[in-house]
Amino acid sequence: MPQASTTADGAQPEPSTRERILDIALALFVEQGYEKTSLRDIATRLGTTKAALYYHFERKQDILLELHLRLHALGREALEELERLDDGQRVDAWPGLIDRLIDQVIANRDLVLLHQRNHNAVEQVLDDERNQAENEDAGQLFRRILQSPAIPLDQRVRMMGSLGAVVGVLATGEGLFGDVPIDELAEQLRAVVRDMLGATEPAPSN
Amino acid sequence: MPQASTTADGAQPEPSTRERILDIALALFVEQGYEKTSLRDIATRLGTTKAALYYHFERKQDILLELHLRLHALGREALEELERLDDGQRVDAWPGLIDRLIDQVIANRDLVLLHQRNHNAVEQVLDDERNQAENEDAGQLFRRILQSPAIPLDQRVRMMGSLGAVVGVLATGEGLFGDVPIDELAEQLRAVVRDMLGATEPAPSN
DNA sequence: GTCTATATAGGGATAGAC
DNA sequence: GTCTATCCCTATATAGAC
Repeated sequence: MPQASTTADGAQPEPSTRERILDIALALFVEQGYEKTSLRDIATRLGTTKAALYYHFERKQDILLELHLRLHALGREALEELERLDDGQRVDAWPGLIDRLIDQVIANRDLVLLHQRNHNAVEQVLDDERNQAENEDAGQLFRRILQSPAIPLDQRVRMMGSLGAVVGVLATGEGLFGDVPIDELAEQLRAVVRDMLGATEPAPSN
Repeated sequence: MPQASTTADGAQPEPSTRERILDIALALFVEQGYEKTSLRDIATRLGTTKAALYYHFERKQDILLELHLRLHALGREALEELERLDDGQRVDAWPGLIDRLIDQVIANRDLVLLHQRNHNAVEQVLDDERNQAENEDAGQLFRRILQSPAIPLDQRVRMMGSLGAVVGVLATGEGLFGDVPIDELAEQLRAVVRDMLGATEPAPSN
């Protein structure tokens, strides 16, 4: 979705150099970590040199930032939708959101892994950006919503717990379910999440 | 447990320099990341110099490794207990293990955060060790158990999902529940996990 | 057990030719 | 848009005095 890589006639154009850099960087950042990945590593795999990268990105940070923003974009509509509701409705909307999240995590597992395996690096880059422009990150927005004391603790734990379960099964548990067709895995996971979220009566309206 | 830091009369001896290094390193590794933390950072906070650290640890890696081994030790008895059972019994034993896990994560949140925020660094250090001695890591052992095709997929997903929920709520969701007494949070979490794990009939014996 | 001084390597980043 | 060459810095790690 961030990459409109189809032309009008549906043919696959070769990806721009910039795009190839991002692909390679994503793979390396996930498997080696951001800090351990040098620009030389990326350049070599691209078949070019360090200096060439600087035409496309001013700093190494910017590569990580752009990748993070793609994850950010994925959660954005969901968070905005959530923000328009008030607390009671947020609880009710949650199961639907998790349901969509499952598909998104499956389709973008690498971006999720990038985020959780390079938590500190991402955080540091975001801090740098925030010092210049006071933009709000998706993570902060998300936390603010889940922190709300207006939502019963029981529900908050279930909301965060369901999120942990989804990420745990689909991202962290990589290889654990490698033999299972992804659709079947998703189906099982949805059942588990339903049990987590539906096991209490609907939130009282008062 | 690696640290027998109580004397016969119960008084608190001052922690050894080695122990202080580990404490400081743990804090820094969690908050800045392993790679971004230089030996100078650790030495400064300790009030000494870089070179002094090399008396206590041969390499920077070894500090991370020792911290990781403490997490390793925590899960060890549980894993060994699990290994002695056969597949059907493993499913039945799971709820009890998760219950103990909740207490352990609470008591050692920093070690858990160290592990998940420095996933790649830990993995690389372990690989180095494995190339010399062919010892099996707790993580590998754990995966091998959860991968078993003899356990129904439904159960495997619930097992991994419960683990993700616990870690998600107690570690990742740091700050989210900062206002909540930890005992109350644990109680709520146990309820959620019960709903996840108990929502199916016991596994059939054939 | 801790220090100063140093060896050595590799990183990110820039200048300027092509 | 990509190259070569280079600058500069910081990191780990070691040597050897105290």
